[in-house]
Amino acid sequence: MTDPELIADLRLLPHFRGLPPDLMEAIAADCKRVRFSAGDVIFSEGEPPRAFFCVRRGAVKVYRLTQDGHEQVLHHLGEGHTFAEAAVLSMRAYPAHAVAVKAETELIAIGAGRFLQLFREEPRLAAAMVSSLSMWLIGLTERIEELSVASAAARLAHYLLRLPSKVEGELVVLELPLAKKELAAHLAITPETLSRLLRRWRDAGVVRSRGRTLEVLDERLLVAIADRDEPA
Amino acid sequence: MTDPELIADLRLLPHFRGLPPDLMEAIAADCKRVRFSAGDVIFSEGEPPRAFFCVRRGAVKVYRLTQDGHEQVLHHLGEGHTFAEAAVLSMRAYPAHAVAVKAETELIAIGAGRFLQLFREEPRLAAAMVSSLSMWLIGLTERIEELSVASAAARLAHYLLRLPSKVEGELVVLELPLAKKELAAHLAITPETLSRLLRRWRDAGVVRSRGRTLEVLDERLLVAIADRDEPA
DNA sequence: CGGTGCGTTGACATTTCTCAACTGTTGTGG
DNA sequence: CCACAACAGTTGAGAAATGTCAACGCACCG
Repeated sequence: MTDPELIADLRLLPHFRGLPPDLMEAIAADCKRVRFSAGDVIFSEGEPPRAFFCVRRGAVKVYRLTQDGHEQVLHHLGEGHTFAEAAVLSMRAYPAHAVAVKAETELIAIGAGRFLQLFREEPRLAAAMVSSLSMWLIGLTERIEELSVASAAARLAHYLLRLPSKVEGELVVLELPLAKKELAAHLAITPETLSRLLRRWRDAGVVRSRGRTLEVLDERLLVAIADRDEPA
Repeated sequence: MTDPELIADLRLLPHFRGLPPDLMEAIAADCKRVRFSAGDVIFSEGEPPRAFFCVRRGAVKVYRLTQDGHEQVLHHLGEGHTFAEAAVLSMRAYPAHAVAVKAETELIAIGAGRFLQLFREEPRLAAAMVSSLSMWLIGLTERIEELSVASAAARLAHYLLRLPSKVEGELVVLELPLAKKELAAHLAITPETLSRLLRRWRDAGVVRSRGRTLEVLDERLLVAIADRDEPA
């Protein structure tokens, strides 16, 4: 009755690792795949949380609207990421809006009702959820640390250094997961400043860049910029 | 055998609200009051988490050391606050240092071993812990939102407006919970900038201030500064 | 093929930081 | 109890970083 492929997908999540098959079956019974196009609303601020989500394909952004109508992005989520667990577990309204940002975005929705019931009955599930919330806490704390650094250059360098990267001989190759405009917002700087920083580093021979692909030529210098405050 | 007053204190925490007496007894058996003077180390980054804490009296700061030896404060915790739950629940090392910042600081230490055992057995405790982690998540998210706002004036106004305040007739009176120097660090600005902002607002008749006490004369203007970006 | 929006660049305005000096407060040892 | 050290807070002047506004190229999409 339940899609076995769905269960296999759910098993990949840290939330559900190592849970017995019958429990997985019960959870999966209230999960479903959902597809979105770019711009589609997944949930809105203030709604009661019907589910939390895992990104299977595509990407999602979570944001709030400030009083002057400006969009304040809180999180960008790519494949493998989960979100809105805290809303479901705390049984409060979703605290922000979520929309798909890529075409062909596919999520798994884990229904709140059944899940909460199982959560209350099954300590192992509780433990797994707690560790996923802890991961969120660690991630947010790092983000705060990053934002607290004064200089834009240091923030950008710090961000780049934490990005998943591929080492090719002498240089480190990495791919920006966000459009530059959105990366700028994430780092709390303007797109112009971001552009100029990359330009300066390119001129100084620290990086090479083409589109969203970056090659780090001088990693030590980048580290120095991230740690201290030296712009070039 | 177990201090009944300790149990009463523990009951005040959202983590333990509504738990049956025998369970409280079991938890309290591994809790103790601990006293610190200003500057005393509560735990250090990298240590295995022996306990998490509740601030009964005094204040605590949680910080990391950046590579250049600079102290990066992550949280300031006053009376009633709890911290390090995530470290205990995730069973990872403490991710930061914690020290007392006031003389006569008194904490309740909730021992990790017994607590984790009970956590695994008692779904109600698990649910309570999850909601406390969710509160942390909400708080950190707000902090990120705050730090993402471009202007220092907006950040400060935003901060002041969220502070617990007492309304006295026409004006709102509030007390800064942090030294100005530390408040500045919290907002990611320099103490000088903070001083000048308050000065400007005082001159403009937005606030009155003496030491750590602030009287907001024109709340609407402060709201406008926080929302938009207008410095005066 | 034309539009729409991202990314870049330039010139300029503004904010914020840095450095330095000075003041006031607090806590401590003589 | 006082003098003094140590440190938080304030203020000023100048430098540096960052934001704003505007123009333009370029890619992508219909």
